[in-house]
Amino acid sequence: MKKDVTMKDVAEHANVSVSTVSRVINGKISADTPIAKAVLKATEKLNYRPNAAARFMKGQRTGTIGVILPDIANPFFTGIAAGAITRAQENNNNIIISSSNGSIEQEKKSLEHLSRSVLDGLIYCPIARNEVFEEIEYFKNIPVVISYRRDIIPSKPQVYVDNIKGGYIATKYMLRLNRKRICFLAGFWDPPCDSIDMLKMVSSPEAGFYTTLDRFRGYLKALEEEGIPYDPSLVFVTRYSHESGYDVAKEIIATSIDVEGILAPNDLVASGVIKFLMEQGISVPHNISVIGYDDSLIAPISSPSITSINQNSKEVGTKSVDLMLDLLKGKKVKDYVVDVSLSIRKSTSFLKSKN
Amino acid sequence: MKKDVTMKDVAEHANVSVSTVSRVINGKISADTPIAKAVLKATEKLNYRPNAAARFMKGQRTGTIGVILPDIANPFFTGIAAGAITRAQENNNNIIISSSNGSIEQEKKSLEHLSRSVLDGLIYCPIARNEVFEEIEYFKNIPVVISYRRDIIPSKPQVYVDNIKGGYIATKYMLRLNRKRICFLAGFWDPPCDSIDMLKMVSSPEAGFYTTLDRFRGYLKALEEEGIPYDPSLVFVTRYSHESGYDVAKEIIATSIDVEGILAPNDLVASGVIKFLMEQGISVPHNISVIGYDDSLIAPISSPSITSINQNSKEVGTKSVDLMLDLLKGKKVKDYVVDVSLSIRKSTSFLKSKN
DNA sequence: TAAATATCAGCAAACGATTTCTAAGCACTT
DNA sequence: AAGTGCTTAGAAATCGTTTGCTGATATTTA
Repeated sequence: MKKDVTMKDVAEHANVSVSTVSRVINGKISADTPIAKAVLKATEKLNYRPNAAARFMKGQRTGTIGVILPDIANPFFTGIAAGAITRAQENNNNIIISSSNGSIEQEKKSLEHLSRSVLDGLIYCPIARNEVFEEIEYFKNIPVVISYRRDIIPSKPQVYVDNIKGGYIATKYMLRLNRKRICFLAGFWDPPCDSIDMLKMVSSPEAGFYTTLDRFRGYLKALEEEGIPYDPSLVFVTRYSHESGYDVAKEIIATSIDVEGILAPNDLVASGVIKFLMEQGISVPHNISVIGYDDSLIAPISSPSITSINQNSKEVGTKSVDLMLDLLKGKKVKDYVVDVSLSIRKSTSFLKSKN
Repeated sequence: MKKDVTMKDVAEHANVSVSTVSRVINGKISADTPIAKAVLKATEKLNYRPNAAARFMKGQRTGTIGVILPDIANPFFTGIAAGAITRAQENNNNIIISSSNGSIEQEKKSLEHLSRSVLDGLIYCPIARNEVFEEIEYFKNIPVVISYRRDIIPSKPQVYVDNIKGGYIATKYMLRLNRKRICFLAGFWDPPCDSIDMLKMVSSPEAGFYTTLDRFRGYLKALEEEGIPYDPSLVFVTRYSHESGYDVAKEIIATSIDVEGILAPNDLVASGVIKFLMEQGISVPHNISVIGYDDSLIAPISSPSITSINQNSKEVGTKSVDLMLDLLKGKKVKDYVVDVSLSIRKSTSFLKSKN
């Protein structure tokens, strides 16, 4: 097995010492001196690439930023990843991604692994609060940006989506369409139980970080502004899948409560809801309007196409890298809140007063 | 800034030498001896984590496998990634992912970057043949598995999808539905031109690696078996997006040739095709049947739901890691071909003989 | 009991880079 | 012409880990 070419090889080839080679490579000798030219020619010829591990050991930057995601199969998170990669590459940095495939145990393994790695900084999208993260010394020595969740790890800069506004503008839009009986589907990765007292969860500070709760806060705010009392029987718990949406729609119809609109926690759930309603001959948008979340690929493709909250997941990624690059330069940074918007399509329509 | 805790710290704390600590950690001293117990207790107490960079410098394994993907926003590739992560974690290895966001330039940068990193091995899903890869010494010193493409880098083990069979079974199924006039939509990341002489491309050996060409080979084989002559006017070039599908359907209808079935290069294109046809009042599946590719999330969600070729992208990922782990153990490995299957849904139906 | 062998922990040399230190070389001043 | 200051490049130390070597101790054998 042929060895990698090292600085020593370059030095011998250029008839200088290794220290000189190092200095040329790091730009401490201006490139137009004859000695630098000779060295650069040798690196070129031998196809020399510096060894990142050795550099890292001397406390140098490696140009590598780690990203930990909860689930690489989820388009929201791959959006973050794509944004991060784009921005990092624009700045000649590289991203390495570790995914925990939805499990907190795997997330801890990812943390353990990256803590032995050669990172300049870490962009961390945590599934949940996590003692492993807090006790790893390595992560106290490199800059960390928390993405996607807010207020989950204290004292770290964070980039998150304005989910309160998301819930708010979706609800507001429903109300503008004259739809007052609005189901709120509370999305959970792992539902704690079948029915939940959302009001209680919202007021308990410990639970402050669930994105679902933020959306619910927005929902409450919009109702309040219009003077509509909150009706707990309009809240249903769901997971984030198409099937889950189908099932919860069945459940809603089975209760035979009056429903004019449904807010889904993502587009997959929305499409499952729509599928069940259509099968039952309930027209979407005319009888019941549906709003999704994520504004993903499937929103424009479904029929009817789905009105959805756009979360700008790519922007979460790019902004996280921006913050990271600033931190690496030693600058102070501020939290960044990514704005949301409503993409209006065919799954929502004005409700004429019922006969 | 507090320093990371090193072996030296552990050694001092346990009153032994660093070499002893190293041996305990690497299991060269059995864990039940008193000295080992003392060392382990110290590592525990001090929260010691070995430094991967230092280990790597001594030629040790780091437990890290790199994966280079063309596009992290594409569900097919994130399927590969998810499979790879799952299998790697089962074996206490970790995956780091680098995505080139579809550009060959970025792919080269990813290669450059990972070639300075601390990998035990590389799983490489190349966009195209690539001189950078071949000239990096580092990749000659570590095991490499080529995924998703076949025969693009000689002499490396590979894991790829049986696209010939994919094209074949899709076409066969169309024929069984009595549909003989089958459009083949040739998917390209970056279409070389508007219309293409597929027969010429297939016979030119240089082009052997395009997945689209393999699917076309399967298409030809199925036609031939049924004695149906190949009609080049049934081939259309397309990209991989929903819009591209919509546009190509428009183009097909504009030519007013007789079409009974359409084979799309992925589900997005299929859904775009269906959208246009439905808008024109052309019934899918009755007038024209459509088969997609990928069997992705959107296939069951679309209406009508899309009959699609399932590529098992997760299996590409898991098998790639299996091969890699064998290579790391020094075993010989064989190429692995991932099987495909047809998921039948509502976008295809039997064609009654036309009046 | 003494000699031969096995076991084991510590010393020190790597691994490939960066960086401090050092000494040589040079131009200038007086 | 000797002393001063400055630049420059090489020698050597260093980062945290692994490992061959060594000498000391423990165990076995005659």
